[in-house]
Amino acid sequence: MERNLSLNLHVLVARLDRAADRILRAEHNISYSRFLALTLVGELGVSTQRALADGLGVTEPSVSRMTAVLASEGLLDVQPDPAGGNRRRLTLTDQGKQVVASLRQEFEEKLAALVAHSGVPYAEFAEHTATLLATLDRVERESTK
Amino acid sequence: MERNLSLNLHVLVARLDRAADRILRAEHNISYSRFLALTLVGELGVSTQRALADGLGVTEPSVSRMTAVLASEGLLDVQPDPAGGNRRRLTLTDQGKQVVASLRQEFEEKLAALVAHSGVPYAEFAEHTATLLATLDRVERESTK
DNA sequence: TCCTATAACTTAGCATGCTAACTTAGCATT
DNA sequence: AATGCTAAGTTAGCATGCTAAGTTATAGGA
Repeated sequence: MERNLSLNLHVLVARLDRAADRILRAEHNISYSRFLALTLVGELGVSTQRALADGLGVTEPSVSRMTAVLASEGLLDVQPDPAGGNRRRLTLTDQGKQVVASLRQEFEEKLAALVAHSGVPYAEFAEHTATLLATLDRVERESTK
Repeated sequence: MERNLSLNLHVLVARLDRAADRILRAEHNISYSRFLALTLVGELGVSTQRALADGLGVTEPSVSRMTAVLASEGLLDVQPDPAGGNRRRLTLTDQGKQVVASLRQEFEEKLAALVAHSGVPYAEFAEHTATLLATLDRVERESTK
């Protein structure tokens, strides 16, 4: 059997994540997971832990711990949602905003460079990836309801 | 900022991995990581821990622990390489072979069904993924040497 | 022959996934 | 107003990633 799509996708992302992690740890003293969480809150307007879990593709308990850590490091502000309900309202602190702003496009550009170097058409691959994610999302949502 | 390729790829794989893990745990009582390790040894002929780490996109310490666990569960045979050197020769036990054989194409087929359902052309996406992985591999190898 | 270099592997300890089970806050029905 | 439903969040404990540092086995040169 040859290496198949599921294995290749898994390994590609594992290696990209590790590369990103090393750069972030060395240059900015933050992990890639934490950086992604801050980016979703700061750039994509995610404002509850439940939404952050969905956006990151992880479970609520993972996010619960992550937000606690980010808050204790002074990067994220976690407050009861003033609109009520058992929710937290997530916002970046000034320090958190600085981190996100300084790294804003760094990884996307590095990845774009890799893609260009490989000869794979960026726009098409990005669209395929987004489509697959949306489809998976829909399928999972339908099977739960 | 919109969701970008690096985030979408990361999240797509996180969700695929979790889905795979749940199926395997429920139906076969094994984690996806362990299953991938067994598959590489059994189907792709990987025979040392170092090669397994490369094949999985993880580090040697991760594999060292994984092989110990798989050996203790009776799925993998880990022996000093008779050809010498500080190496282990990895082979599947009969039980390990059974696991791999029974699951051989299950995930690839489920993923193929998802891809078909999404309308993304499978062959092209698979080729792009393989190309990106090969390119990343080359780039990393060059920067180390 | 002995010394050193190198590659493979291991150990220790931390970070961050997960599941299962529990708690909390508001809402809706009566 | 009391009851119970639902969604969001938390806690406990385990699995598996990582880095840093140490160990082991062979090979190659002095």
